[in-house]
Amino acid sequence: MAVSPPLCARNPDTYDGDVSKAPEPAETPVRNVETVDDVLSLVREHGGRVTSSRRLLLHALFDMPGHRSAEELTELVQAQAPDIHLSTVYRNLEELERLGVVEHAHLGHGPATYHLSVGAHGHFVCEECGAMLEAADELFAGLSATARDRFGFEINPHHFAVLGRCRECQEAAQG
Amino acid sequence: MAVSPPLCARNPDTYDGDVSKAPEPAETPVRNVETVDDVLSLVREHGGRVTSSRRLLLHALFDMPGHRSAEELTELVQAQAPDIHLSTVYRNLEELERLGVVEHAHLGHGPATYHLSVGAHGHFVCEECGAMLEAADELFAGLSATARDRFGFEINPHHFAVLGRCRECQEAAQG
DNA sequence: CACCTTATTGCAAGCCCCTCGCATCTTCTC
DNA sequence: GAGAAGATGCGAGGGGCTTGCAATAAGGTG
Repeated sequence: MAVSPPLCARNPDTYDGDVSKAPEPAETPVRNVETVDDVLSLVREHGGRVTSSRRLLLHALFDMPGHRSAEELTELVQAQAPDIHLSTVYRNLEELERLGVVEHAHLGHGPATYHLSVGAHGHFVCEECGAMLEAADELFAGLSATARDRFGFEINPHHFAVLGRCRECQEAAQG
Repeated sequence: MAVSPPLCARNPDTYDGDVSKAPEPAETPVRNVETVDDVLSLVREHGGRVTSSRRLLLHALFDMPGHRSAEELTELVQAQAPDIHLSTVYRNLEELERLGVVEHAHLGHGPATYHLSVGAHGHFVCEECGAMLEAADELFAGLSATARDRFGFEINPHHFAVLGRCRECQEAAQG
């Protein structure tokens, strides 16, 4: 029976799919990067160059914070410079993520959303209606401690949302 | 500036991407469905038909439990009946999910994994090496209570894994 | 069993979300 | 202002599903 190994082949407890997709996390602890120019300096320190697409992307991230997909960010950037390509935005987001300035989060089955690392937080997302609640890190303190005590596992509550049912959808289901 | 709305357009707190991708959850509370035949009866009760692809898929799920992608399940099924198509497997998984017999989980950026609902559990997955730990529901009791108290939000800890760093990768990073 | 209705399937095409190779620019340095 | 290296546009490609459609097969019915 020529069957490919299950996703947990290497080890019964391993997921073989890509897990992170994120570039290596910040090599250097991030200093005070509070403005577009701070980030551009950081980019240069790491051998990167200051380009207009980089600058425009950073403006989009700084000036209109929120949870935005790469495509939305591309549209914002293209409003200023129509030639900037989606793939360039992806590559720049990747670079910024490597520098620890940007993070992405998965809030559901749709595209990933990107945002500045500063002020990152966890999310509760309703499986039914998509309602999203932002969750301060302290809400995960208990789970964090449990995972650490039980498994030595350090959770990152920002990367994947916690799904479930929001109050409204529960009530709707009952009524 | 003709820019598409951000992913949280409907409402500042809403994620517009597909969230669940799962069919409606079980219409009927699942009775004792402990065997392939139990499930097939359930399928018939709901107007579905008993087909060989259905039966083979269920055997794959029952006989070789674990976390398997649709593609892996297809290979298992094809070992018995080579003509069964990937799309058929997806459609059957969807149907079984609607009946509450099967669930899928996202353990990282790779394909979703499918498994019987019975004995479903949460997961901690290492962003670095993919190590996966299965987490009993009780580990989420605290987070569950917090989310309920604070937001009236009922979490489903099974659907998306909690990512983070496993003990080994933390130690490797330090040493 | 023959017949009919409706569910299911195989196949191919398509879609979404990225990712990559490559030839062509830009930046930055000297 | 030249040269080296990084960045970009463009188009193709890939993984993971999803869908339309015509062909097939289940489960009644008589």
